[in-house]
Amino acid sequence: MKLPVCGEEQVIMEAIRNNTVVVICGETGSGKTTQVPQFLYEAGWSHPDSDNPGLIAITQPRRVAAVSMAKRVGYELNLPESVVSHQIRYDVTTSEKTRIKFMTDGVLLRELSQDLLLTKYSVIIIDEAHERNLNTDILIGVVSRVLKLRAELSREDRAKIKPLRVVIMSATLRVSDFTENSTLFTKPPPVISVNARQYPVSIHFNKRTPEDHVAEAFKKVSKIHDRLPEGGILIFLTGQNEIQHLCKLLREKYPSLPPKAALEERKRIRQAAELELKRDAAIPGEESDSDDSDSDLGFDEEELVSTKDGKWEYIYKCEYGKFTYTISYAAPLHVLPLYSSLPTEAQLRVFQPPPEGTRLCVIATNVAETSVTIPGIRYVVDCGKAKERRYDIKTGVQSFEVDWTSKASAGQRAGRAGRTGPGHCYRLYSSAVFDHDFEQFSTPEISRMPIEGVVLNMKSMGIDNVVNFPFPTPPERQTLSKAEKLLGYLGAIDTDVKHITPVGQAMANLPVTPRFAKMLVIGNQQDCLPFVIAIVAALSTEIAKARRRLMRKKYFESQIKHAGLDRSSDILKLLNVVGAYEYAGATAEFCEENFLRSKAMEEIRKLRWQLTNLMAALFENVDVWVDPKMLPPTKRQIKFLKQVITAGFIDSVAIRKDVIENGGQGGTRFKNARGVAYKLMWSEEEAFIHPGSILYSQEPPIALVYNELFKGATKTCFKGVTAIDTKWLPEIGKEFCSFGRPLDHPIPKYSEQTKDKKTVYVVPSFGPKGWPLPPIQVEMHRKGTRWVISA
DNA sequence: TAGGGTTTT
Repeated sequence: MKLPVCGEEQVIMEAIRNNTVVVICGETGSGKTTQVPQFLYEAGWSHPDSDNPGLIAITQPRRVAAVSMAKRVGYELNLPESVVSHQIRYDVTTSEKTRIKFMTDGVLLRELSQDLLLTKYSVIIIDEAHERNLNTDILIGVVSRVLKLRAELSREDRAKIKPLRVVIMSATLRVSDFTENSTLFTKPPPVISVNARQYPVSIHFNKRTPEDHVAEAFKKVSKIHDRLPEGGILIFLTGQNEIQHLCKLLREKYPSLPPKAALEERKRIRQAAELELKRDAAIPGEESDSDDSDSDLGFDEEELVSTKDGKWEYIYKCEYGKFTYTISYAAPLHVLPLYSSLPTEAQLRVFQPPPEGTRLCVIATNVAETSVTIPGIRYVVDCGKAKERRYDIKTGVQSFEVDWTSKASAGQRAGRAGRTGPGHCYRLYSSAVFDHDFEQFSTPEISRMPIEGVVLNMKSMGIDNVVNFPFPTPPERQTLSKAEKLLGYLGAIDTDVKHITPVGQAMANLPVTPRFAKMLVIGNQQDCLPFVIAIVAALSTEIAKARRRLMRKKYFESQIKHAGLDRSSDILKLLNVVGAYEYAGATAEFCEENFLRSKAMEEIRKLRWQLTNLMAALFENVDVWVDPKMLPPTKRQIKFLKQVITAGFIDSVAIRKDVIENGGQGGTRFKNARGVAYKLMWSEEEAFIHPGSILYSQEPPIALVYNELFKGATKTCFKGVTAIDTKWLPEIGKEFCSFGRPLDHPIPKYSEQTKDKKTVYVVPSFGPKGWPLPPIQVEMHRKGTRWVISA
């Protein structure tokens, strides 16, 4: 079957020739991702002798897609991967011969900071723009500017610089944010719609919206399985727990394998029927072309027509004809969970055909909506909800909340039933809920997430006035100013003119969030950089594994083991985990025993290499290498590491409530952190050390920094806690500190020779709430008629 | 002793 997009080749190519920007809309299955690059290639784009000799770039939001699409296109064009290449964070196949390059959008963004004109490329195709990921959005904004620049330069000297073309591809028609945004594209680009190779999917709404969508899904799946013909079932739920629960229910009701006796009976029935048909077919006396293989006998096609009361009716076609038979057994269901934190092997099982005589039933989160396409799905059961990470910009408090998805999302989910044939989608909510409570589209990522990384990146590209940047959807002003403030605290930008500093420029070269980049930049002291790199690599990766209830005790033991030398930081615990993993030979067994995701540990490993090489390349005085047998840090190094961590999280300090209420000194004695409240810098709420923290079972520290702040069902908890010494704050967190008048006691000391210097004690106060800290000693000097604290 | 969707440089 010809791909729908092929019918539009002329229209598409003409549009690209005549416009600098073209938008192509086509749902999954239209073939746009694989075909449009080929159209361009075959029309001579990227050919060294053509007028557009630059590479054809196609960006993808996900690594797997970049790799697999490159393979696919290479295969279709019959070209090696040195010509149709891919580049993702840790894997490049480009060469001098490369003509088509698939890459993640993050890679292209990185390249932009090296070469703002993208001189290597003649066309940039941005795929999956409808997902509205942060990187994709930024890329569209930057590229719209590059277009103008390239056009201007090319007008000056066409021989030297060719104009750039941009193709934005979207699976939905929500493109007005791109097309009707005059700051983005002055002239609205043409939109070409391509039909999808999609079979019809009938949508069935529930009459009523149930309270418990898992129970409802169980009922619906049972009905489908008991009564409807063959075809895989895909169920969308919101999270791991729900998925595991429904898996259990369904596996209990429909054991995974058909009884052996039933399988044998089916075989017997089919063989007997085939023999009979063969005999009938042979009667006319025609030479039956006696083909050599008996294996061709039947197994041609079999369709499950209906199942009722445990009786399965099949239509079976073989080369001699077709016949119908029924057989009765408890219908088996091949139930598989699917979510991203599942190990790769478990994820791959959904691509295997289910065991003979069973029906595939995949219970999935949102991964199955975009990242993973499961073959053979005919029925979709959609609970209509999704778990979403929320982020409170003002307070920095994160939470996970289950809410209705969008209409666009529900459409994507339904579409999963129509990939191999006509399908059905059962929505476990009423059409009234769909009409009234569902947003048209999901919120773009840029409106939901902190953007300090994006802002720093822009500043490093020379885009100083971020407010004027042509975002497809601009971030909230507050989000932007929060990002700029944080960059200021980290010393990455000048706090007055908001211009990038040399430190900021160095940070922008590091592919981690600005906090972590700051830690790397200041971490090159006392031979600590390898530790800081390992810490940053671990913090950048989701490391822990979901654990079952039964395993709690063992999990806790493994945590304590990993705390190693120092029990006052969850982050130093991570360092120990990384060290122990490498020491044990980086094996999957080690991960299994220690409740770690081996995928994540491998990622950390690669990231350590990348960061180590980058640090060595970026800084002249840095001499680091990856040492698998990294020795544990010394006591002095541990103290330094904690100070580095403090610097990275300087806006995330919390101090015990009882200590603040007691004027910064003393406070109550506690056995452990249970119920011990902390005050936060940016919120009136109180927060607590999470029971999963290594610090929970100890006397809670007076002050701490945290990696994340999470709002749970009952309390707001810190995640990734490091106990700190309040004495460090005036030094590391200067911008948050102010000092009171010098104390009379202890008595100030004046310098001997000149009387314009003195050493005094002052009470520092920290943060936006002016928390009192214990007195510290500072040096003051005379400036005119006033005494000021020396830097 | 609370609990966690999905990406990426």
